[in-house]
Amino acid sequence: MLPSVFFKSLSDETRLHILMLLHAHEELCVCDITSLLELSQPKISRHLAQLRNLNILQGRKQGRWVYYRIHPDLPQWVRLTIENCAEGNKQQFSYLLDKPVTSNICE
Amino acid sequence: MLPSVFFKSLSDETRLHILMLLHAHEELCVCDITSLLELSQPKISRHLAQLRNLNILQGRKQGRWVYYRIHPDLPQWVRLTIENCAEGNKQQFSYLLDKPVTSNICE
DNA sequence: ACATCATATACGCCAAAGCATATATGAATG
DNA sequence: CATTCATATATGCTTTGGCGTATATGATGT
Repeated sequence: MLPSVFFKSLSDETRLHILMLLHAHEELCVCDITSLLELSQPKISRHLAQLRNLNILQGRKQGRWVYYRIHPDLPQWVRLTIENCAEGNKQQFSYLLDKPVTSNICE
Repeated sequence: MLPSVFFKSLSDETRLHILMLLHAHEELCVCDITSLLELSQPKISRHLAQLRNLNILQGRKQGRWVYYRIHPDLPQWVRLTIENCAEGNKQQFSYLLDKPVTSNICE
């Protein structure tokens, strides 16, 4: 994982928020993320695809749903960066992370 | 310092290399950086200006030279991110960081 | 089989960002 | 004060990247 490429992934607000959500919630399906971030489905889907192609996220298909999580095999410095960003910006992200996962359709 | 903005700074190879150099060398002038990275002077100067405008770097003018260092007042999570990236990618950056600072003109 | 739902992709557009080249600024030096 | 040296900025160009809209895919349920 080239550092500059990884950092570029974090440089977009949508992707960063997706990562912060998955850092807090372990696993979420696309419709969860879409409703938590209040963004359009294609937009979320495109960013998820980018992160998946870089092996930053892992997708698991189950019926109609696809569940995403942070890829378990990420190098440690990458995991630390995500953790560190989440910890250092709790306040900034709280409005996102405190939301309940409303779309219980998926669970 | 908005996380996405900071990460965007690290998403460009030139800027990332500048930061890795300054993480290793404390303080360098523009001509040092230019010769270490073997890139054009305007290119280096533009990226330095970006990093300076975001208060990621601090510049100190001394005679004809301008010395740059990582800004001493960065939030801790930002410093940790830089440190963490440097530590986690030593090998990747060694070809840069092992170079002697040849342009002793500046010292 | 058909309709529906969750997700993914294609397309065309627009804005952001990087680059090379040329030029400006401002300090030191003769 | 004219020149040189270190650095900064302006200009025009090209590439990259994000977006909305429309459409495809593929599973589920009727």
